[in-house]
Amino acid sequence: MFTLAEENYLKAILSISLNSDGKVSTNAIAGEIGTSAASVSDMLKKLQDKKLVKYKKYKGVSLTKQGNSFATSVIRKHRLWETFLVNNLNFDWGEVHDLAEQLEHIKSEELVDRLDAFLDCPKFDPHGEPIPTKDGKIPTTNTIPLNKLSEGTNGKVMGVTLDEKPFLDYLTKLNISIGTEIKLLEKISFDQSTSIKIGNTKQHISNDVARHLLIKTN
Amino acid sequence: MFTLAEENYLKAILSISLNSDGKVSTNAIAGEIGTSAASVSDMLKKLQDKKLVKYKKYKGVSLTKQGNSFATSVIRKHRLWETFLVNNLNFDWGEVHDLAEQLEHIKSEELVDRLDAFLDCPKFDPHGEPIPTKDGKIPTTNTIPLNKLSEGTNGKVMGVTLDEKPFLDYLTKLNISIGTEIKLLEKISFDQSTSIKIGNTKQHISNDVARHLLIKTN
DNA sequence: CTAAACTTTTAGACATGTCTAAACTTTTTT
DNA sequence: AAAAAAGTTTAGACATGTCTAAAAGTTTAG
Repeated sequence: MFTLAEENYLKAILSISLNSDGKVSTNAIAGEIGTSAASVSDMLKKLQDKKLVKYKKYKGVSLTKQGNSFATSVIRKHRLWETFLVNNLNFDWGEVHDLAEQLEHIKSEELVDRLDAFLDCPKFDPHGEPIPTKDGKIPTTNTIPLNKLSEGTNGKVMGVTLDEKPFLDYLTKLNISIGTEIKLLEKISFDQSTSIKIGNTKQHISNDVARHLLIKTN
Repeated sequence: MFTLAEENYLKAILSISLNSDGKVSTNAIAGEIGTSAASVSDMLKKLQDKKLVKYKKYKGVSLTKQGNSFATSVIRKHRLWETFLVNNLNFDWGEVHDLAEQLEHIKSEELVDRLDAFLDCPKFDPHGEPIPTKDGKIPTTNTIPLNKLSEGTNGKVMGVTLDEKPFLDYLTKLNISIGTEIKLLEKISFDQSTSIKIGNTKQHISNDVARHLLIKTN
């Protein structure tokens, strides 16, 4: 059984390695968790001793099979709880992250399985992010981040890849949610910002927003 | 905000003081929590500093208004989660205690309120124990422990006052659950055991079982 | 290819909550 | 009202996970 801190480290390492490749750096983990690089170094040694990560001093870290499997299960729990909070307790999609961060650490295989069944085995959470199955498989989608689309393309928002309230509130303000139809009108090369059409209104959004919107082209 | 350990101490002190009166002893708390008397002493000093308990060395402890209010809210959360687990996730009433012990520490007023609404503001949990309201009021019942009934009395099981799997499994084996009609046939003065009628079968149970069964007489 | 900049690790400290052993109070027994 | 037993507290230690400051390793720029 793992401590809360260990679970958070494993989850952070998995999150980072999904959005990059190769070894994960100490600093990246410190940034993700909001702690110092020194603390990360200490913890990596402990995780190494427990065979959860492969770690070479100064060379970064990667998850072992066991570490990956556990981290995936934490993400599964997180996304199932978010689904419950939005679908059943009527929370807004921007309000559930912090709660799910707590709930994901509840220790019980049985609970997760029953929650999954109660929710009808959802494949995606309220942010459109895939929910790993019990055996660790992650549903795939043929979606592309909005910033990689070419001008003139039409598509539908299938998910977001950032679960932070300010971002989600901003999307709500722009009238963007899962399922929204979008057309990419123009890309500005200077700052990679883009003009898009949502319904009948034109909006201009930064690259930071665009890259976190997953689009399925029509 | 309180730490997990503090929350458990406050809850333990409330539990003990509900089943006895006067000050709560260090040893009683140690027994309830499963720790040493020394650890309890240490913690009582900290809770005293935070104005959550009134504590005089060697003289036992009692909750302040603030401490009582918080401990009650933990019990509220515990019982609401047990209700959810049994009603919605189809857990058996003997399986939910340990899970609720974890879930009761999730920090969010909003979550509890929404869970309460989702469950239709239940007054009693799956064990028939009263669920404190948001403002700390505890629903009352006119029930009596089975061991206090006189011979020949008929009644209905309204609740149990012990939330432990072996006990609950035993009740299930005896065909006793919330709502079961019971008649007290005979009390043996030697060991305070009792003969009871459940449906058409006669059973003999110990005082330890009888005192944890709350009965509403017909 | 060396110096500066950046990243990472070590060293030493601290807070929390736990423990055991020993000392101290209180209660019970005789 | 001692003496014995029971209950409680203190002292000192330890594990976990965190921090800052300083040292050491790695990268990058000129």
